[in-house]
Amino acid sequence: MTTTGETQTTASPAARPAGRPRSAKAEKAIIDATLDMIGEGIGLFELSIEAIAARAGVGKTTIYRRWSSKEDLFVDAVATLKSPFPPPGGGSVRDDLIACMRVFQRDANDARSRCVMSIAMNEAERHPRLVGRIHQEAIEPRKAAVDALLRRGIATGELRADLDLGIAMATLVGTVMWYIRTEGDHSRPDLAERIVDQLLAGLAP
Amino acid sequence: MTTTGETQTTASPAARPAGRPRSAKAEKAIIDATLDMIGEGIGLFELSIEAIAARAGVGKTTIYRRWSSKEDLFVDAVATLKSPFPPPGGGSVRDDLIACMRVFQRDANDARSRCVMSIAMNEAERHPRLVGRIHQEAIEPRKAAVDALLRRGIATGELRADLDLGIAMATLVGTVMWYIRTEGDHSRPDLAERIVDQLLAGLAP
DNA sequence: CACATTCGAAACGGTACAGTTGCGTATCGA
DNA sequence: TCGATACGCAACTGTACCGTTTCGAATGTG
Repeated sequence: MTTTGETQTTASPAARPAGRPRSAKAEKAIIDATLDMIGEGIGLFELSIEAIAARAGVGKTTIYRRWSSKEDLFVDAVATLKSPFPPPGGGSVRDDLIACMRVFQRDANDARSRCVMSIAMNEAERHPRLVGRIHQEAIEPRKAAVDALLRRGIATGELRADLDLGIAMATLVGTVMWYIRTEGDHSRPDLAERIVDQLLAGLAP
Repeated sequence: MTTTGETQTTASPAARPAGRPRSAKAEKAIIDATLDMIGEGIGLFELSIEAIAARAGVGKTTIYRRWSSKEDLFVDAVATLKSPFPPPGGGSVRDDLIACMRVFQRDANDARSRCVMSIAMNEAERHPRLVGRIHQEAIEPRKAAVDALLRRGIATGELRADLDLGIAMATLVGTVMWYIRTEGDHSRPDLAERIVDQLLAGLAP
């Protein structure tokens, strides 16, 4: 396909600025190319606008017309990473924890999410707006959910009352992340369950 | 100081190639500059030979005479990161685990170590030799030590016999790493102890 | 149709760095 | 002292990318 018309079905008829509308398809191609290359581990610095334009099949002009800097583009790109977090389920705290861990396991196995997390951890000083967006978009919601889950467990007596919440949080998330980063997961289907059960029961007999 | 003589005390007198010997001081300055900049989070790609030469106070020639590529330099640089790992101590498994965690805590609080770990986790495909060296130099020895410790704990009955070693390893290391990366540590002196005790006892009552 | 705006493509000047070479000096062994 | 090698420094060519501009074609509105 060379050219097929596409528009951005503007709802308000008055806001139409006249002239050829911007191509939503080009915008999507740019953001997809950006996330793809980030997912391949291409550092933020070495990821050039020209490479993005080439991969997306658009001209550099089309990028610069929308974003004035590389970081602006990244911020918008990571904002499209929706954060489907299911765990409100009303089961036991153990079951909900396992559900959370399964989400983390899936994310940790996805190259794109992994690289975004890596950016969040390593580029905070050099790209504060981008990292802030990642926190707001992906990290904080998950953190809040696990925190609420832990508090509920303490309230119901399923978790010990003297739990250090910060350490418990790091234990759950850090174990999944570290395991997959070092062992490689191999998509163990029982991983989340085993981790939660082993942590609940404790390492000692 | 402009110039002060220094030599590389060659033991074997026959192997001396004649001519001015290479400056050990320059070599150290180059490697220090490299590790310093890596420790500041300057990605491998954007870390230029010219910047290293400028920071080390040497000419580019002096670098190219020793290393033919950037990766060769990095490999030698990380190889100088000694891995002081103390934990052979003959106390209880709990005490030895705490000693290990303290080492991990110290490392995770060191920007240089943190960035090297980040390289090991993210650049495996693009810099296999470098990452291999990091594994061999820093990761495997620690991993083996913790593994031996866990096995000893199982043998002595201090740890439950049905422990999943891979998960237990990830739990210990991942918790420290994740905690410090997200909470920032603030050099909590009791962190290692609290983590080990909470993990041994379990999250459930 | 005229008009406005966007599109992809190409070219441009400017900057940064790679990797090499030459220069004058410094430091070794013989 | 002489030859060999290393040193820091500067200059050089070549490449890659930046951010901008120009161009002809495409695509919308009125």
